[in-house]
Amino acid sequence: MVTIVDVAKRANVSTMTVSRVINHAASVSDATRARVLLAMRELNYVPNSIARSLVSGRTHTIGLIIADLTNSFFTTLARGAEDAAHKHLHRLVICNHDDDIDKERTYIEALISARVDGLIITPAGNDSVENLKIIQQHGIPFIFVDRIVHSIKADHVVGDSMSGAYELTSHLLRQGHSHIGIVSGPLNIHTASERLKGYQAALAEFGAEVRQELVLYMPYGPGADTAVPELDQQIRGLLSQNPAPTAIFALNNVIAVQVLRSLRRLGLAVPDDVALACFEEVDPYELMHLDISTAIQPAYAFGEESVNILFRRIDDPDKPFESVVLKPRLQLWPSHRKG
Amino acid sequence: MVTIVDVAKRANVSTMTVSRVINHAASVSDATRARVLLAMRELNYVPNSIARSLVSGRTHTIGLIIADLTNSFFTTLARGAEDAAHKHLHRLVICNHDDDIDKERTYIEALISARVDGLIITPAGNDSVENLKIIQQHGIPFIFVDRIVHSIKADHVVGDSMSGAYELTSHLLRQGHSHIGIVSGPLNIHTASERLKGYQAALAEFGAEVRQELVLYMPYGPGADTAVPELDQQIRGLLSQNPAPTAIFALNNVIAVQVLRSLRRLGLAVPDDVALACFEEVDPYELMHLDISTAIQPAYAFGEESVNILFRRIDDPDKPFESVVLKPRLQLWPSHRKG
DNA sequence: CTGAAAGCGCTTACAG
DNA sequence: CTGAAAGCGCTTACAG
Repeated sequence: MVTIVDVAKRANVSTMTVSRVINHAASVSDATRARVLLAMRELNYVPNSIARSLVSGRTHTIGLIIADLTNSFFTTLARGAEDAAHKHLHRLVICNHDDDIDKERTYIEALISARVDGLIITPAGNDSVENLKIIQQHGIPFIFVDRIVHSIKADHVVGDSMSGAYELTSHLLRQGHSHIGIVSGPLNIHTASERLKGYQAALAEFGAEVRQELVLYMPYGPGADTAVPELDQQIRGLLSQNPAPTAIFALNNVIAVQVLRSLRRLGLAVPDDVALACFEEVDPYELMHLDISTAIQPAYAFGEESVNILFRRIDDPDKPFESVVLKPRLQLWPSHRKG
Repeated sequence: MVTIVDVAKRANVSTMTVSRVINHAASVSDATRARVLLAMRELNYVPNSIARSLVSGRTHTIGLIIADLTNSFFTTLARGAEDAAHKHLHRLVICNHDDDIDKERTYIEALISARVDGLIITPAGNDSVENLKIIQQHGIPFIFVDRIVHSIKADHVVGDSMSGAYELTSHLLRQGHSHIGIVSGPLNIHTASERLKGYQAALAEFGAEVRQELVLYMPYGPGADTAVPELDQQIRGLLSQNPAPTAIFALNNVIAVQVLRSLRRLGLAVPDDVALACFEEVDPYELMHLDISTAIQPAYAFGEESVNILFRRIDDPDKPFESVVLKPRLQLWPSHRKG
């Protein structure tokens, strides 16, 4: 590999001068600069950012730890973060923990080891506390996105899960569904517990009964694979309660797809046999005229905003924490149908 | 930050011994190892991988340059690559060039500068040659995924675009559509030209006329945004040819969505007014009973295989090039409908 | 405007 | 089994 020494020799200057040219320092004469630039081009020199980082202490890299790289909510979020990081001339390293605390820890340590300038994280759950403390101990600026962990104070960009769930549930109730099943995720995940609260609040508000037997839980993370095969049975059980629910609220897009598939296997049509509502966008629904009410979150803005706030934090480590709560856009069946 | 020197002092050994413990070298007595491990834990030491990379010359990082981080084909591919890289104890840095040659170049230089151990790339197009040569000049092992550039020889994992397009077109012809429009991408992109060839081959085989006026081109990359508004007009023009096409073949999932939206704005139903076929998966179609014939590529395997081949290349730089061609799975309407 | 010296935090030989 | 020396490719002070 060509190094700064090779360039310096060819241009007949010190490595210091080459370094100045690379870093666009003002104090280099035009003639010298031209000679150095020529040498760089002739040798096809690309600065070694590893060496630069070691001495400067900055890597121009941001770590992004999300739950799942195949979930469109997170990839759109990642895209927003990527674009924003690019504007700040930083690179993004994306990792996904699959809601697995151990995997999360591995990635956090890898990113600390890589000396990222900052970290954006969707924590795997409330048990992430110990992992998050490691980040704090190393003094690395970080921000929560999508999910928070209450016992750790930090900047965060989250959705308004509670009110979104409240609105979706209210909508179903107004449609005449007085018994609504819910397929939730683990309650130690912030968004799951908030959405369950929103669901319960709406039921209470409408004077509808909150029935524990209408609440199903789907595990995320390591145990999730085994849960899917059991889902048909659970959904069947849910729908055979007395009185039976006529609608189901799926906590997010992944769960919604699982529920849809299950209903299909059970020979039930949406929304004729069972109405469905869910959080987060399942991409081409608007095209499909499928009658599902959804609370669509501005995923791109989640990523973009987090990066911007993170850079403000890096610039000023002692400023008060920022809390951004982004409202979901509601798409309520049958209103979206007329389009 | 805690360094190896701090650990060495606390454990009363040399930095060399600490290094040996970190790297699981055999030749350390159990007592010494225990003392070092204790010191590391007490000080919350995380090795600085920047420094390690500078001296070892390896970063344990693979660069993945894809077209678009929000296209499900590429994110699934990225997920396959991520999982495979993880098994090899490597990290993945994902970048997207948005089919923009300049952006591609920026990222290639950034990854060379970061001294990645290898590179997986979906080239932006045939004009990527100069960018790819930079990679070669620096002796960085790389592999093409999804698209190749003919003038550069390298390992590659691609789909069988030609035969997939041939099959989709043949299917439409067998359904009685003797005039089929096609919405293609730029022909300097490998997959686009291959798919167009497959379409033409099928028409020729069936004795159908290849009509240039039934071929539409949508730009990718920097010019793409302006093309979408014009699409309605172009589609309208396409469908008013004489004789008019009764089916449209969209070159990929992104184009398919644009075409669907356009048809909808024009008040045309799929497949009653116009039949539609496309390449690559538009996620929840199987759920929607939407009658689109698709050639679904094994995106996860694209990513997984590329990483595996790349590591073989890193281990043995002089072995002959590997060429993996993955067949798409055909989902032909109305056959998928009975499910 | 330019350069010599020191050092970032590790590992690679080389000794013993 | 353990360590002293040198160096990876840069940049940060400090001089002039």
